[in-house]
Amino acid sequence: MTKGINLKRIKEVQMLKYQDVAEKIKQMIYLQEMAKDTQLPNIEGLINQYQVSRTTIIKALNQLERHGVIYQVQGSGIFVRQPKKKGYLNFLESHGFSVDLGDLPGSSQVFNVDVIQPNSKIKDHLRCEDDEQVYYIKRLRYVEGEVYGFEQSYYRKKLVSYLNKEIAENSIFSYVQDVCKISIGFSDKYFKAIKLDAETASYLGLQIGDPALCVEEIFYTTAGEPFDFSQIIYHYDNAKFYVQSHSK
Amino acid sequence: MTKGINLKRIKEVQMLKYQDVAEKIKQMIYLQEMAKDTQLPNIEGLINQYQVSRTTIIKALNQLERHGVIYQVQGSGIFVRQPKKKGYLNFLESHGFSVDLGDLPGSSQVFNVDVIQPNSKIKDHLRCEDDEQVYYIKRLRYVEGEVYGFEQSYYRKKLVSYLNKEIAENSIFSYVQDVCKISIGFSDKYFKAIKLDAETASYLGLQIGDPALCVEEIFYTTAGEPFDFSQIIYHYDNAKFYVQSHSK
DNA sequence: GAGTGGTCTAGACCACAAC
DNA sequence: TTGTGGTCTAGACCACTCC
Repeated sequence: MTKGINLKRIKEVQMLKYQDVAEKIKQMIYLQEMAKDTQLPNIEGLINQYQVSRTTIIKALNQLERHGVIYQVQGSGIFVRQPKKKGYLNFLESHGFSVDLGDLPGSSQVFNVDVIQPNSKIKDHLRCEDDEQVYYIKRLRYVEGEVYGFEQSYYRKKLVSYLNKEIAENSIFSYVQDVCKISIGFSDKYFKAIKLDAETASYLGLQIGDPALCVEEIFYTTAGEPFDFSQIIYHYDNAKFYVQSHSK
Repeated sequence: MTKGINLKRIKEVQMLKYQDVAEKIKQMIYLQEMAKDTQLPNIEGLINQYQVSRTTIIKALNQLERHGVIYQVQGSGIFVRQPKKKGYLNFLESHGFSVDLGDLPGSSQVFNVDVIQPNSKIKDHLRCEDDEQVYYIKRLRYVEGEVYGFEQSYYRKKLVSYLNKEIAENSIFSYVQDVCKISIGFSDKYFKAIKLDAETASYLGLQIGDPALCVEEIFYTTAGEPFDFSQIIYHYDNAKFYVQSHSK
């Protein structure tokens, strides 16, 4: 739903050729259900097909390569990389940046949406002014009906001036982009395995001392201002992630 | 040591302008210890400074942006992103792809280097032929003297024809690149939190049931052939990671 | 409006792979 | 040798920010 709005917005505002071409090539791969290692038309062919310059095609291909959709072999050709691994979440796109998480149905149980004075850790991460306030949201997140994480997030009121339970039950990020007109630039994520404490264990339906993946993330606007700090404790049995990287 | 050889090799074989420029800009930032959000010269300035075309500068800047070194704000300028977070390992560069992990001293205790017939899981991940053999390496990895992970890796003998304990005590990846002339293209990583079993717990000096981060990774050559499958169980207290991503 | 980053183009030339 | 991806250039024009 929110995704539909978002795509539309992008198309109306701007339609960069290389993004357009990248999207079309991706669709070609997925709609035709091409097997991995299937060879795509060569660059010359793609130039004719999409009527853009060589450079634009290459830019689109490089983006697809970085996103794990294809791989290019100099002197040889362009190939399909692999089908999406089921049951695993794309770690890099697990909050913002999503082109299409799409397939998995997610939901949230919201416990509170409060305006508070941040403690020093949060203040530091969000680079808050001394008297600045932040929204504090606590929620349980589900994927396909299974609990997969307990999240505590902080949004700078200065940048996200309003939030409520309903918004938090859906996608805060879509709201932040579409309504607050904040454009998301980049993020830092820190993570490690931990032992669950009593409170979090009860939220996740697990035992004290059970393992969990703890992820702290800071999201920045395109202008380089931090606007969101979140800590998510993931259920060790339900939450699995993947990352695809590329040397280029 | 191995890093020195590697850099030299790159310089002798090829010296792409945009990589060169990216490296120089990075050096400028680190050597001058620029604080985060410090503004860099504008593109026109960089063009004059490095005497390359606008496109080449932009390509270098985009690479640095993707690697988390800088961020660019349209209409405003180019800024330093952040100092490296100490004590955390770059998750994406934690095996191959490293430009400079550099600072932290690591070592390995090797238990065995054997040639074996892979089981079906390994065979599948590495896309082995029916009768193909693989090297099986089991080692404990240390960072700054602390145990940080227990690793079991499998290399296709077809691609990595020889391995021994000495190589495994240093960097297998440097050896694979420099001696076997395999160029690393991309990788898939899958990870989640787990409970330690008895064997792994004893290797890591922990208790059964303690938490751990379990990462499985497959590395591919630039030609798209898988050559290494590894499973690493990380010590939950010693191993911490970070990932920087970018929406572009 | 001036300054700054971002896209797009056409085309020359290079590097690698497969035959 | 031929085909294929990759780099690099000069320059036009667009989009955004800040004064």
